[in-house]
Amino acid sequence: MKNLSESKKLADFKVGVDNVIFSLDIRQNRLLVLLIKRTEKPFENYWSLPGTLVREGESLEASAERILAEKILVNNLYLEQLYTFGGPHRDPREDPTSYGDRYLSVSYFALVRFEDSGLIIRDLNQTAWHELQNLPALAFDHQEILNYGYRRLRNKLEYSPIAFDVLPEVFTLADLFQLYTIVFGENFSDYSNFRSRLLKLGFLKDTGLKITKGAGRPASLYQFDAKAFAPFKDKPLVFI
Amino acid sequence: MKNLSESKKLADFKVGVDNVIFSLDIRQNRLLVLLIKRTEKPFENYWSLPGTLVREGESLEASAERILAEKILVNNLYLEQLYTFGGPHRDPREDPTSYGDRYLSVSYFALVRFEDSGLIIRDLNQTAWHELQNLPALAFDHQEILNYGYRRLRNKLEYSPIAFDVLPEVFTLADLFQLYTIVFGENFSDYSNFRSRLLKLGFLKDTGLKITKGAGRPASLYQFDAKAFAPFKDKPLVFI
DNA sequence: ACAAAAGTGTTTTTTATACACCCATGC
DNA sequence: GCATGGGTGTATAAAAAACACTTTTGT
Repeated sequence: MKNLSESKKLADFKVGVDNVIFSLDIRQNRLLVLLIKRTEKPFENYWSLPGTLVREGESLEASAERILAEKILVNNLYLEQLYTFGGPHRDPREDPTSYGDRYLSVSYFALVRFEDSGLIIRDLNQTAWHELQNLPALAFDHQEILNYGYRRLRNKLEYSPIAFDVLPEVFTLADLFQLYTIVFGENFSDYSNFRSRLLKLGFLKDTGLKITKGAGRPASLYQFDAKAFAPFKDKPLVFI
Repeated sequence: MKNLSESKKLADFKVGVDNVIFSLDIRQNRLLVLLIKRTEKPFENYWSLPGTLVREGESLEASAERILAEKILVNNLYLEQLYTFGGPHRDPREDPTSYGDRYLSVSYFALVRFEDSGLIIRDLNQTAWHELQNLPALAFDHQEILNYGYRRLRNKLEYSPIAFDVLPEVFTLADLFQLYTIVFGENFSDYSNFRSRLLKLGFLKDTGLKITKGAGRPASLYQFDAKAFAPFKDKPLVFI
């Protein structure tokens, strides 16, 4: 940033934050995104990413957290900045002739625990989880932002332990495998190889507890050990 | 983004773009960053990342390109968005009591070809390449932005063919190896394994030409074949 | 007893790592 | 002819991939 003695006029910005909030419903095999139905023009009645304008004294991340807190009751989540979309003419409210305000959107990516994230239904049918496979047309350039978020989701799952931010405290290896399968598709990996690879790495601690789900042998419950994971930070491809 | 009927006041933003511009000087084994000496308060006489405020009708990326064009004459480069820094109080010009304008900085990451990037010296000693190993104190939060850019540089080099945006049209495998060595340090890999791995992948085309540098056997000149690289997009760890 | 789900082991193929060695040139 | 940098090959270790098989439960 620098002070300017330039001739050309500077753009005036309204800065907003838009969230791509994913949730993995392991029981029902669904990857979900949280969408809000718009009640005003432009794009009235279109679905959109939940967003807000940034307030005085509020950091961008605090703004993203506020959006989450207003829409869902969630305790366990992963949140990080995604990308900033700020080209001219991305919002029809900008007057194309008079060069009025520009709308800049800093997008954030979030992954929340599904079982643990009750919707705050202020207005019925206005806030809803949508399956990624079956999305309505989105307002503004939100589909582009969402695509960006989906790419980030897959990258993060490959390289970072964000799955454990969103799984219960204890979980079975089948749960973990299931989570990865939802995002990366069937046969993204052989289950038994997935097992032995992860267990050999040593950051999944067997709690000794077992859980029985209907028929079949009871599954061991594991716990993520953040300390034991530390050496794998910045190392490529631990999970897949 | 949504229209608001909220009680709290919104922040007003000035939006700037700051560039982390890297250059790899293979001949002299140096990784360089372009810095600008500030001539005004605050942080007068501190070095800073080159930046600008966004103009009317100008996209963020166009803004980043304009910074580059104003500082250096360069034809070959890689450019992408890095991160957005927008918390309150990151610029001392913000009045902490009155909640005046906030300074939001969208940072961009660039890698340029060193031999090909003459500095536009408008004001002597105000624009200069600095060795990453030996940096002065930077203005604002620019050291943090730079750290972010350095991380991105290493990531990109590992996973993407950005080295070829910045190498000459034809180059030797020693040049390529040298480039990676500057960023990842001595013995980041065995040279002969690096050779055979990359050649086996098949996206480096032998031009048949040779080059002699002083004593020793002449080296083959290779060319990057973008089409042959396509299958490796999104595949992890092609280069290291 | 048998289906279902969890968990183990084995075999084969591929890739990584560490070197030793040969080749072509300038001086 | 020998130092210098370029280039090839090989032997070993490690990891990935495929898949057969055993264990423990509910019904």
